Parts: sequence; structure tokens; C-alpha cells
Amino acid sequence: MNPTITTINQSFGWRMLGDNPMLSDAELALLRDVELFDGLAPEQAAQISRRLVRRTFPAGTNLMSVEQPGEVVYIILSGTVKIHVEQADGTDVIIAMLGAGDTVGEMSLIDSAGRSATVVTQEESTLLWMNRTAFLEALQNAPVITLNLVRMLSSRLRLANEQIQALATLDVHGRVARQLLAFAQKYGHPDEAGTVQIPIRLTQSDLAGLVGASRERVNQVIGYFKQRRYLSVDQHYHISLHNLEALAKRIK
Amino acid sequence: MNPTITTINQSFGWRMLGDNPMLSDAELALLRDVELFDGLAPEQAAQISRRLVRRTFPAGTNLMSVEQPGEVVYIILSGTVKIHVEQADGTDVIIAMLGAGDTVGEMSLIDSAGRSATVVTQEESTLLWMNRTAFLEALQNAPVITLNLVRMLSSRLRLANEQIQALATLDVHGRVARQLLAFAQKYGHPDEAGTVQIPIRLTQSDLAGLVGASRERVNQVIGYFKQRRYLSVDQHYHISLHNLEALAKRIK
DNA sequence: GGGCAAGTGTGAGCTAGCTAACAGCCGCTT
DNA sequence: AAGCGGCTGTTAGCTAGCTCACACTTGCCC
Repeated sequence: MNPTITTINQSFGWRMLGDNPMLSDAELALLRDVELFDGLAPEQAAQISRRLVRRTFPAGTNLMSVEQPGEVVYIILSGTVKIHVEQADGTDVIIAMLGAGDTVGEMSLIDSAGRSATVVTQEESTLLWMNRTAFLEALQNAPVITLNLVRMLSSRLRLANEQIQALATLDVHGRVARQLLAFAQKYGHPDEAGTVQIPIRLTQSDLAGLVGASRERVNQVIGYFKQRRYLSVDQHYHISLHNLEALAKRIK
Repeated sequence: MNPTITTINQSFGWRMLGDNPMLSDAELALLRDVELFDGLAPEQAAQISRRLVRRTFPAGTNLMSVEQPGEVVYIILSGTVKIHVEQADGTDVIIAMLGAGDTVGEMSLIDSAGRSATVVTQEESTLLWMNRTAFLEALQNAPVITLNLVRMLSSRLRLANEQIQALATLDVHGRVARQLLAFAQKYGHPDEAGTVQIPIRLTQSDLAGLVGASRERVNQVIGYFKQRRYLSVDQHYHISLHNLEALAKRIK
């Protein structure tokens, strides 16, 4: 995605031994895939990388209680994070599931409207974070970042609009199919046989929260898709899609 | 919203006599309320205003067919514009209704993903427009604009997320109530008696498209609200809300 | 001023999906 | 190895909301 940033790794990696937990080479390599830093000049990248702190959280950590809401931007290096709103009856509405390369929390930094949603790690996850001032400085010093931000928000808004359209027009079969295809597109690794695995722990309740349906209904729908070999689920709740066309047909 | 930009009107208004249809004083005053130009320095504002063209369209104009999609940014001075996707069965899903001060089309300029939605004027509407290069130059020359853009996208995304949550959890009563309150908040003028009028032509089909329900169901819900004097509708399809608390209660 | 297009109002009948209630099952923890 | 928390699977019964169908009003265009 961004060739220039690979140089952090070579030119500046060792510098971070000082005041930060050092990022491993593998982790620095992942920085290349962080959309927010795409196209950054090496010097700027270096400066920013010095203000990034790495931290690994166990599954189920509520990131909002780790730091003050609206004070930190997280960048996901590995793992998955669920952004959701809890309902009175204990069910969740899931706004988004984000994975490696995604950025969390920049919205509250910008408009400082309080966060209404909860952010929880789904698996053990390694994140980088940056405090408010570092982030705002970065925006100041590197206009590319602001542009990247605009692009990211713009594409999230597009996805949100698609989601709205899906909720307004599709039945539960269609909504589940659409959601799975969206994940496959964003995070999936297609294998030789045309199967795409979604490397996110996804329970049926999660899916229900994502598509705005009851857990029971989602169970039936998943059963239906499994029976037809459109998909399969492994013991760690990772879903593999075997027949993308068939699923796509449900979206109309 | 932005006091500095008022100076366009005094210092530069006359200059536009040259190659552009001149903007009236009243229209220039409206520029103050354009979020995109908030906080712009007078010189920059002047430069930009020279690249803006004003145009008035009758109700029902499809703006996508006036200009190439993805080539123009519109700024709404007066009137309302509906962004929607047409379904196979002739019904609409309405993504957004935008009014004075709002900006249309910047997303496609940024990520140049094609426009999927249709944009239509609801009433006679006066818009300013700016072509792709003028817009990109403005972003280059005035970083404030990029920041404003980030802020705008961020708040639209927030609204979209609220909409998703509403679709996933509320029944049609709740969704209609929420939608009306959102409009009241954004465009409403409260009067002495605590009534808020929504200055947008809103048919029941429009509402149905906005909340993802059938026209018939919306009819019933509106009837219910009318009966209880929560709202009333005038002959031009303008809805007035008389009991905000009662409506808010439906949102839970 | 007659007719048509666009919108509201209403009812009958049907169904997708909800709620509630349990019965497995699997894998961690002690 | 026993027990428990978390997740899947399934069913019965109910209802909100959909579809279809049609009558009524209003404003607008020719």
C-alpha cells in the first residue's frame, strides 16, 4: 500500500529503543498497511513512530476504560475490535468490527462529541496508540494524514450507507449474506479452491447484532447456508465462504 | 458560524460581475453558514468565491444528469435535495435529505468511487457549484477546508451510525419519531409555542424511504401521531412537531 | 374545466421474524 | 472429573408490518 514507509523499519527502527517499547520488525512491516500513514515521507514517519506506543491486550478488554474516551487514537496491528452499543435487554447493536490496519477513536478526537459506543477486543490484540496532542500535531505537520483521514471517513461513510440500505431493504438471509461478503472482501484470504476464510471470531450473536436480527433467526439462516455448502464454521468461530456467487444472489 | 467570510460580500462581491453570475448580497450572506468554508481567511474566501457558479434548478431536477458524476461539488444555498437509491419495485431508499449550508458530491471527488445514488432537488433550489480542479485546489491552498471536511464527514458518519442503530432496534413508530426529531434538530425553527416546523417537503413515501418501512405503515403511524396532536402536516407537506417529548419517548 | 398525476387513507390476508423456553455441546477452570 | 459459562440448535405461538387492492382528495396542466 505504501512503499515509502517501509524505510521506518530500516532507518529508524533502532531509535525507538529509547523511550518506547521497541516495535518488532514484523510489526513495523505492518505499519505499511496502516491507511492513516499511507504516503508519509520517511522523516515524518520516523517522527510519528516515536510517539506511538505498542500494547497488547487480552481478549475482552474494554478499550474505553483503558484510556479516557476521546483522548487516544488506536491503530490495530493484529487482532479484532468490536464497536458496539449495548441494549437494555442485553443484546448488542454492532456498529463495526475493525481489524489490522484500521484506526479507532479518531472521530471523537476530531469533533470531541463524546463516544457513545463501547470498544472491546475480540481476541488478544496488539494495538499502537497515540495521544491527542501527538495526533493533532501529526495532522498539522503532515497534511497527507489529513487527506488519508478524509479518505478513510469517506469510505466508512459509504459502507455505513450500504448498511443502511441493506437494513432497509433486505431480509435476514440477505443481510447475513451481505455482511459475510463484506467481511470476506475486507479481511478474507481466498485459497486455491475459491474458499474465503474470514479471520475474525464471529459468533451468531455477533452476526445478529451486525445485521439487526435475533440470534435465533441468524442461527436458522446460518444453518440454511451451511446445509447448502455456501459456508462452514470452524471450532473457533471462523467462517469460511465456499460459494460467493450463491451468497451474492441473496443481496439481489 | 463564520464571521470572517462576511467580508466577501463587501470586498469582493463586485468583482464577480466579470465571468460569473453575481451572487446577491443575501446569497453571499448564506455563505457564512456553509460549514465547508467555516474559518476561511478573507483572501482565500475571495479566491474561492470567484470559482463558484450559482445556479437555480426547478423541483425534481436530477443533479447527476446535469454534470458528470464525480466532477462537481454542490453547495446548497436554498432548497432541499434528496439523495436516494431507487429499488427495482419503484420504491426509494433515502440515504439523506440535505438543506441549506450542506455540501453534496465531495465524497465522490475524494475517493472517486462512482456515485451509486441519485440526487434530486425536492423544491426549486439554488446551488453553488465548483468543479473538481477548483475543489482540489481549494483543499490544497486552504488546509482549513480539509479540516472542515473531516469534521463534516465525521458528523455524517455519526448520524449514519445512529440511523443504523435505529433501523436495527426500533419499530416503525420509533423510527419515524426519530427521523422527525432529527430533521427538527437540523432544520427546524421553533416558534413561541414550542412547535417546531420542518421546512422540507416530506411526503409519506419519503418518510417510508427514510425509515425503511412501507408507505402504508408510515401512513398509519403518522395518523396515530396526528390523532394525539404530536404533530400536524400542512398542505405543502411540511410537518410541524407539537410534542417533542412524546415523540422522544418512542425512541426509548 | 376536465382529466390526470401525485398523494393520502383504509382494510383484508399473509408471513417473516420475534419471543420464550429448553436441550445439547464443547472447552475451560478448579 | 466435575461443573459451569458460553455458544449452538430447535420448536411453538404470536404479532408487527408487509403486500395487494381500491376509494378519495387535491392540485396542476392542457
